[in-house]
Amino acid sequence: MTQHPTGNTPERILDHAERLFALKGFEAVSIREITGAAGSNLAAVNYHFGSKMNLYMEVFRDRWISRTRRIRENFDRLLADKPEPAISTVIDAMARSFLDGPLNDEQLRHHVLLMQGELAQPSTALKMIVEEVMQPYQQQLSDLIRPSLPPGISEEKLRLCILSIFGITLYFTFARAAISMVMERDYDALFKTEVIQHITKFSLNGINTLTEEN
Amino acid sequence: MTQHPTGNTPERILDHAERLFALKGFEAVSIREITGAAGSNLAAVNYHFGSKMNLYMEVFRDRWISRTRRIRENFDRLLADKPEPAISTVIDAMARSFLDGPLNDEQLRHHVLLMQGELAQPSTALKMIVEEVMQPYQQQLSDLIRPSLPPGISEEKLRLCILSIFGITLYFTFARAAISMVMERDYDALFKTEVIQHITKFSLNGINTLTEEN
DNA sequence: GTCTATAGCAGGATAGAC
DNA sequence: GTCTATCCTGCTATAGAC
Repeated sequence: MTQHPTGNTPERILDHAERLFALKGFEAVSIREITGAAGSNLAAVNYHFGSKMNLYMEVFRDRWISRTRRIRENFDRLLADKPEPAISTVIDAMARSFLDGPLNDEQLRHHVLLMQGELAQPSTALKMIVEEVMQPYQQQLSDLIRPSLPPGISEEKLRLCILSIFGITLYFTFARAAISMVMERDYDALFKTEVIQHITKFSLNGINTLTEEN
Repeated sequence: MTQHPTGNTPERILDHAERLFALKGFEAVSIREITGAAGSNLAAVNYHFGSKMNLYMEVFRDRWISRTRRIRENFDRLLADKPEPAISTVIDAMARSFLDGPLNDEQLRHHVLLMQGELAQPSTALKMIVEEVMQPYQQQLSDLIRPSLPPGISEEKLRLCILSIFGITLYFTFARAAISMVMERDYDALFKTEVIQHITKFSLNGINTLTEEN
């Protein structure tokens, strides 16, 4: 028996499937690689999940969605005692809950890579991501920010700003290797804190576009 | 003979390889699919390019790099008669040369998807992308913007801003399907012009972070 | 629930005729 | 330079013993 210390077989398979799908993409990962890493038998994926594609979907359903839930809860907690928060407070909570929130470095990286993979090459999981995560969160952010804006700002313009903040955040996470090369420094803890500060300030100014125009 | 109207065999293979690698990723595309689309024989890829991986690299060397050259030339032309352009002029030229420049919609989409794929899952091509494109362009942008900044702004902070503009631009191109769903509208020509305007304004404000601080 | 064994197929690559 | 035919490897998925 090659039982590993933590978790039963399906859990261990999900762990390694999440990591490998994130780092290499769906097609580039084989069932052999996943079960090998999980220390389980080759047939385990098909027994427990039915197919490779079902396993991939289960990674999103079971792991990815619950991670976003933890991030959202952290976000809500940061704004819990502020009924009408300033825009800067909202952006700060957004960035902090995501980049410096409940997920550790590796989890965040895998989380973003999985999402980014779906955004670039959509499969069945995209619908889930958009409907269960992106749309509700967009709506919440829009509702939080709008009271601080002058009247008449179009919903579309506000949403483009919110999407942009996600875009930057994603980019600084999934393009880590290239950014490290361009910046000519390691993507270490210190750099990460600088990136977080940058994203917050840059985005806050960016969203102020809305209050300036007209 | 299944000779197609335009180009000889290697050219046609490069055409379809670029499109398919961009849309589906390296691993998800088979040589059979590429040669089938190009109307050439299965053995043609290995005869003309040696291997699938060499073909992928050649897509970057022959197509991707030359597309970036056209974008850079367009960028330079937009700033040709301005020896010390304002920051807003630089950003505008950046966004315009990229999003509304020499590449048509489909070319731009494939261009960005190829790049984004390498950034997320680096292969041998990343080094080429960073050294031949990202680093020189970063340097040029930094040199163009710096004269308009108060003294003492760190090179690092400026570079983070420039990277962020790329990040947003990439995001709005590669995540097209998801953005279309979140915005609840088609990603048509009208929407694209709105996105370009948004990116320009958002980024300009974002980069003004640098002049405000301290 | 876990294992071995294998079916059945698709993939990259190559040899050799033309 | 293009074609067919084929090799061989690796893949997903499943059947069936334990």
